[in-house]
Amino acid sequence: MKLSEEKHYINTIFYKVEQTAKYCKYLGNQVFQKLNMPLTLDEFSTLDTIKIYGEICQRDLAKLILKDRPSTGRILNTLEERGYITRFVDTKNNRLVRKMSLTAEGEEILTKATKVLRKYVDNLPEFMTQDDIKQLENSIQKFKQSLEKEVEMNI
Amino acid sequence: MKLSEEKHYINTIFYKVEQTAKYCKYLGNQVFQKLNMPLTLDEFSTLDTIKIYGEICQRDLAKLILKDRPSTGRILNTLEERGYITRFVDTKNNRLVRKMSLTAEGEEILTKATKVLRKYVDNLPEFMTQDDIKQLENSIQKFKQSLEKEVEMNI
DNA sequence: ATAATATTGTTGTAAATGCAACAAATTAAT
DNA sequence: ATTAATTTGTTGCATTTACAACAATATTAT
Repeated sequence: MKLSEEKHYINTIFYKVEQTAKYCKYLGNQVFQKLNMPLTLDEFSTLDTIKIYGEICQRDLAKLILKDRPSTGRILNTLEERGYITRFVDTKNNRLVRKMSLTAEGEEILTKATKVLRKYVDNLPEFMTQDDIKQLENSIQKFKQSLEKEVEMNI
Repeated sequence: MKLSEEKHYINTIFYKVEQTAKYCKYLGNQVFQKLNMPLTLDEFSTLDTIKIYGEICQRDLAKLILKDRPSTGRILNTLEERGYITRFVDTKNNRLVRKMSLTAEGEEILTKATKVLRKYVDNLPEFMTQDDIKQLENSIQKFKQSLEKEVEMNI
């Protein structure tokens, strides 16, 4: 890469990652709308993450779903209001924390949404080969770990 | 990758790209604050993009800086108020469009900001090898092109 | 010729995000 | 023992973002 190109933001890897992430986010939201999903993408990924990790505190969940603590609390409020999760107080390292777990309705809607989504994804035209995806995952993992040393995530 | 892992959002490549992009964005803003930059990251990348592409219309600029048209217009308003750009009406495909160009002050602040930033980047500890970066760029390029076929960017 | 469609930019508004401040409780420091 | 610092979650607010609607103009369709 020539120096003259290198020095412009638009040619940096930072720009390319952010651009690709925007595509991911827009595509995800568009698909959720097109499929008339009963959940938003954020709600889906939150339920899905709770499903994997079981009972974790809100802050740990926030780190996983890539939101800050206020946003996470608000998402959980709406999921709780709609009866998809229940919240309760527990302790972690001798500290009071709020944890949550999926209700039967939460499990049900998550399963339903997952099925609809899977059907859509399976019918997409050829996307990338498994090798290409693996390669991208390795590269981006390395990059992310480099960033982690420098960035302060205040969550 | 096992099917049981594959089906959770947090294990998808979409999640990993979005996570890495957040790191990029936070790190960028943190560095700009730490260095007491005279511009925000958004303002810098806007000026930098105008510098490369010269006189382009707002919509084309919007696509480049990854903002929608209203956001782009507002960023340009503040840059114009501060005297870093001038705006004028021109035509593109027989249509009236607003284009912009850097003023002397705009050139100056961009050069100054670029220098400060370059000095910081050059003094960072070893980040990734050029080969690793090249590999990541290739992988993410392929991924982005796949997404482009599916996503509708309403800019 | 008239109507429908498309492009560009602006305005307005609802939603999401970022962030500082706070409360409550625990741990560490002096 | 008292103070200081830390962790977790909430509240409030300013900023940013997303998106629909509009105005102005040009192109296309009928």
